[in-house]
Amino acid sequence: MGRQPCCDKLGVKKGPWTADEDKKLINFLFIHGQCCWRAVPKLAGLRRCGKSCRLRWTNYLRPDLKRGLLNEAEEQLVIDLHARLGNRWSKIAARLPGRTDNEIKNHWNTHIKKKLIKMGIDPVTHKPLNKEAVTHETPNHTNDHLNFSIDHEELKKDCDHGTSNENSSTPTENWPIDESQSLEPNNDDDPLINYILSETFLDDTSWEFPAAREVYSEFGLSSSEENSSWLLGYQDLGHGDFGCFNSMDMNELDNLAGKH
DNA sequence: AATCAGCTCAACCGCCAGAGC
DNA sequence: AGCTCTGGCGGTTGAGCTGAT
Repeated sequence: MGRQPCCDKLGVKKGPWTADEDKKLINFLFIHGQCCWRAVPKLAGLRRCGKSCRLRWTNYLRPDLKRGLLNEAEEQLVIDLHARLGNRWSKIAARLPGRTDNEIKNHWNTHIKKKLIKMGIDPVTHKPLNKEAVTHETPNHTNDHLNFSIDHEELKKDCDHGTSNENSSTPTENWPIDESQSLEPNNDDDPLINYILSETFLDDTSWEFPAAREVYSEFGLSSSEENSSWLLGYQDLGHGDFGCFNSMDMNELDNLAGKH
């Protein structure tokens, strides 16, 4: 017996989301919180696959999302994390508040990958592509704007500890696939990296905006929603004035949306 | 102004793991 | 134990945008 498709393919809309669809989804999630995604499109009156709704929410509509390009610090962190975790974008994204796995994946593929290659660094292994490329293109790593702070050989050693296999043909084979190991704070000199890589970072709510926790918990959402990016997200829909959300009922929300 | 090439990123697809029955 | 369902993940695609010619 074959597996059922995640949704009825007939009558399911694809492609870019409209402002109206976004509004419906937001309204629904505000009222009911995140529940069974499969049921969301039906209940919210959307002709979309539940999966598509989840994706739209997590990658675009979620209030705690940052917008815009990754800054240098974030970019550096992504590189460091990628060296440890490989293409596990969701794990990497978990360490960058307000960023999605999709966003990081895209940024990696469009920006970082090219930068690394240009620098003579293999974006997969994080090792020099070849000695000549490095010496010709990046005679001094510290000169490039990314300002690598991590010795990749050191990183590899960190990640290899306990599982070393010197006969491995490719560097990645031994690389940190056991994240419980690799993500624990280690002997890195950089305390910031250590902190961000630690589990406690994710539990630390100090970067959140506590003002609206009660409001959002009421809707079953995470407490980090009160963020200017949320307004940006709504500005995308034409809802620039969203600061009054605390006291706004859904009719008012509809009115605001109607201005779009 | 028109065309083309390259780039960006939202969205889709297929697969997998875990939970529940 | 085995099956189904659901959520989540990573890879890929393609429409739209931008800059170069």
